[in-house]
Amino acid sequence: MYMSQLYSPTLRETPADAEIVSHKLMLRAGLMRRSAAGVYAFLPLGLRVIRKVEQIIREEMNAIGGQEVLLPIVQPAELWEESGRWADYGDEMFRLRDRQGRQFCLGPTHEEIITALVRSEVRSYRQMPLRLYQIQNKYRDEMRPRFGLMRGREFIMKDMYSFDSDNEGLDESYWAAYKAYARIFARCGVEAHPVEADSGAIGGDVTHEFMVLADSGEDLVLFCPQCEYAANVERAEGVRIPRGGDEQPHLGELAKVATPGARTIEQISEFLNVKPEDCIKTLLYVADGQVIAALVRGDHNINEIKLRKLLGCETLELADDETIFKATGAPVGFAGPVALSLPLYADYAIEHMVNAVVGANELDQHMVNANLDRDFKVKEFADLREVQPGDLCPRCEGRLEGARGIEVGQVFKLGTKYSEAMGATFLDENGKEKPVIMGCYGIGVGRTAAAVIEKNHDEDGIIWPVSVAPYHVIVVPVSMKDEAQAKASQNLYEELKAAGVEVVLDDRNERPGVKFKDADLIGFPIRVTIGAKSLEQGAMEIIIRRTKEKLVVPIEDVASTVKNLLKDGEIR
RNA sequence: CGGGGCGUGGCGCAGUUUGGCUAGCGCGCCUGCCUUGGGAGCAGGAGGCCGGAGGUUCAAAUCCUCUCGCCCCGACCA
Repeated sequence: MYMSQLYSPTLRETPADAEIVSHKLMLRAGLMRRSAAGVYAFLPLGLRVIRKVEQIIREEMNAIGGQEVLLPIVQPAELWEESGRWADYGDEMFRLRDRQGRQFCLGPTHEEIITALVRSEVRSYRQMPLRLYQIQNKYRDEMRPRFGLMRGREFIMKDMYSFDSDNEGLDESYWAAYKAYARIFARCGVEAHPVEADSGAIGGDVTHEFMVLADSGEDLVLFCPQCEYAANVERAEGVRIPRGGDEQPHLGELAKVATPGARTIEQISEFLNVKPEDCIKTLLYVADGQVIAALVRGDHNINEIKLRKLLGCETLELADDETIFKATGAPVGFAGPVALSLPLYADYAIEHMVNAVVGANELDQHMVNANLDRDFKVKEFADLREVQPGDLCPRCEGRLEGARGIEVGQVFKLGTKYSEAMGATFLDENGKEKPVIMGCYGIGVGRTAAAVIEKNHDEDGIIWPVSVAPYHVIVVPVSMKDEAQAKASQNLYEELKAAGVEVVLDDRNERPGVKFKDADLIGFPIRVTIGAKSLEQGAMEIIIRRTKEKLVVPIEDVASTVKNLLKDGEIR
């Protein structure tokens, strides 16, 4: 490809609406352009990167017996009504009507479609395992699209769905996908760490997310430096510490104290000169219409996912001011468990608290020396808090550390949620009808490309790993007007192309600085510079983008040297 | 959806508080000369219904009302 013809409009300045480095660089390097909030057009270089990521995924999916299909983006509402998700998905689903008024959505994911596809054809255990995957655009009307490809409303995703006749089969499918994911991300040039995760709205029990650690990541990951444990904060387990032995703590006398205007734990602990961990946070929730109270230690945050699971409720939201006033007799900020006639659910950490500070259910009043059982009774203890860095590891003696992560993939064991709801059944060896056991395995293609940039760039631009680079090599003559240079670079270009190297010739009549800056910005792994000085000595310069290392190589050896550098899919 | 901010040539911005405009600046773009090892220089030039609609005024980028779009923070999620 000739640079003079390549449509890759680079920008000297960063567009003001880009925040994180991958987004900035994708715009500046001319890989893509914004079309609407969370919707992007890919330009030639960006598309080449996307295609390369897809191809790596494709190869690894095929290697574990995956068969590629292409599924509809426009999906009929009826299928979603069968699974119950037409109602559940809410505003996040792009919905539309055809001219007859029939309802459709733009597929945010494809469980319904694939289950419908399989249920009419798969009738026997003999037809399984079956692993189907697709790579295509999906749509979610995110409340807040951001960070370029990290969180778009239109995004490219690979999803594989597995169908098995028993749990052992599902297990095999799951771990096959898990291992394939490790290979995929490694080939793309990023380290992705599998962490235990919450399964969210998709359903299912066992699930791992693959996280690329980066400060720009939207997820918080907790991991143990001493063992293998790693989990998303949504999932990370709090440790229940057994209550101490015989030692009888001194229980102070329950007393009301005035705390004018102190509504937050911070204000209260400051006002009363106690530590936040000596306070109890009393949070009122409305769960399926029922008001309940959840107690966590003052320095802890509640994890609503855990609370929701404990209650087994459909809807869960923080109570509004009016509800709180009705239930406690006080405005927000003064709720406490003492004499509160609501079901109380408490985090394990509450079990250990002695002489705690709590709200008095009265304006500008708190209580000190509140004690479990004596002053209030808890309906149920559970792991309800959001785990924090520094907390104990649930698997060993270690202390957890925190890091931010970009979720590039997730694997789920779905079980029979969709097959039961939608009637995807088969006959087993004994002629007994059973629901198919499913798994699903997603990778965000654009997000992976963005993560690659987050982890592979410097102040000059992108540093593509060879495996996903839009082109491998750019040949840059210092001056196109110098005939010797023009000819030598054209020759090298032809030679590399004939050898199967993906190469661009920067034939523009630009000053060298401009060409070098563009080459660095776009991030070609290798640049060959052809200038008058080295040509006279019968040599060219090979520059490694990542290291800035410069090799001066005799002209006749340049092509073979480049090929050698590229051999292993990564430059060493 | 709550909070904050921004819409002025392709990109980055000034001008808005205190109406006076023939709307500026840098980069990019076009033509010519010159130059060619890290975003050169000189000369000339093109390009803007100041997001949109109403209103106030002799006069609106600037003031008022409504609206659309975009970004950031938060709740949600891949």
